[in-house]
Amino acid sequence: MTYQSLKGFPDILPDAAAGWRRLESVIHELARRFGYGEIRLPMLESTDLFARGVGEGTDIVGKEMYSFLDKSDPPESLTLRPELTASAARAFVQHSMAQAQPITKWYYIGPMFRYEQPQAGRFRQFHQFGLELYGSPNPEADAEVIIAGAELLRMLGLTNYKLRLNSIGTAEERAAYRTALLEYLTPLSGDLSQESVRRMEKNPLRVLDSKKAEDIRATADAPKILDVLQEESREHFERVKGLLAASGVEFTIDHRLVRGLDYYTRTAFEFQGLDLGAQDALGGGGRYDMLIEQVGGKSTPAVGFSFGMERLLIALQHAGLAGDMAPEEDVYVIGLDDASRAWAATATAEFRAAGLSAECDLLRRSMKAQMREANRRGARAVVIVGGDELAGRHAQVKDLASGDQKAIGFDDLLGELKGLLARPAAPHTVPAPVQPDRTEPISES
RNA sequence: GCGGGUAUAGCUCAGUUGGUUAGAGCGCCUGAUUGUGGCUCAGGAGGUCGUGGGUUCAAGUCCCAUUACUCGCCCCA
Repeated sequence: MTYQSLKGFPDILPDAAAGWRRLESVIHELARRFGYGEIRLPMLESTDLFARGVGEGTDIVGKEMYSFLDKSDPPESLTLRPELTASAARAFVQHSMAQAQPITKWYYIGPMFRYEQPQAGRFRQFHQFGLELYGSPNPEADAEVIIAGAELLRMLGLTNYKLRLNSIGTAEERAAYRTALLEYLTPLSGDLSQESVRRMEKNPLRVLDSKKAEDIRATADAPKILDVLQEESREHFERVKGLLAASGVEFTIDHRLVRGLDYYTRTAFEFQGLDLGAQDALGGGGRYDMLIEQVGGKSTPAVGFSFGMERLLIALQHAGLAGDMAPEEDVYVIGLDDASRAWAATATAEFRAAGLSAECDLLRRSMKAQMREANRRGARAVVIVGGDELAGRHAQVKDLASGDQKAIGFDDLLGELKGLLARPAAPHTVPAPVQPDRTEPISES
């Protein structure tokens, strides 16, 4: 009986982790440029927070949460966070951020949990990066967040995506639209897919979002939410579009874009990957002016987005930008006999303390095996010590790139290594000392 | 929750109409004269063929179940 990680809970091994770290460093850099501070929030929150924050009617709350009762008396229902906007809003209220400063800008990176069937680009434990901007009701804030999303993709080198943009209005406007849409859809329900008929009762706007051909056909002439927006929302949306255009961010207006979470108002957007599978949303977000109040704070406008990190990684792979990280090491220390091995171990520790990446053999293997290992690890230099060297208090230092080797006294070793590492690797990396007896058929006269 | 596909060595995969000790490439280990890597060559280790039943003289191969993975539906990042 062997154990296996849970379905949808993948391990990330060092080779893959390298890609994650690259992505994370781009994210931190983006956040630095845009002035967002990192928040690290708990994995667990009260189930009620998500129920109220994300929305009772959403699938996330309805069927995808990892919820359980804890050991307290009476037991409390807790939930592994399925997203972070609600938690961040909770933290914003709890720490009275609105009193401390007029604008708060936060970002987060971390695992989220949703009980779903795993498939391409979707896991039960997955990772999101998100921004939250609290305090501004103005279109400049919407634009800043969207531009940050576009900038992230630009920094990563991703171009194969499109930005879809829509406004879903205020709560009142959406309620009005909802009845208008229902009026249009009800006589057509015979033409709709079964799912959409079901959706009509729960959340009619989602019918627009359907991928099914019959639904798309049936809704072709449906009223558009943009047409029912009041002057203020319309103006807001126009300003957002203008600001994006001025920043050179390309987008397409998509009146079918409806976000699945209850807390969104007005601006909604999604960065859609073009060569991903069915799970093609790289990231998405929008404005959520009602959420802070909903989780018990003073009414505060906010905008944000979140990106799926697994999906960004998949997109990078598709674009050939994954780039495997070649193992790179400064120095490998080789000892030939017992005494030399002991020396190698302490020397390795010294080199490490001096800031070099150093490695030595832990298996008491032959010199040949140690050389092979050094090469495999991508070591720049190798330090070799045997009985003679130990007696003479010096070591052979070999530049693995050029093949040059010389004896260096123990006291000068560190300096020699640092000097060697500071020089660029010799351009002719593979000198191939074999086949010296090659005849020269060309240049002879 | 519902459908399709897949499951053989660490990895990627072959495995003929069921028939003897299950293969390849890569990777790993060891050698190719005394203490020197990459290339090449030669050896070697490693698999109860996902698991459990069944059919058969005989199952990696056929049937059933189950689990995992995978791709979709739903929904989302």
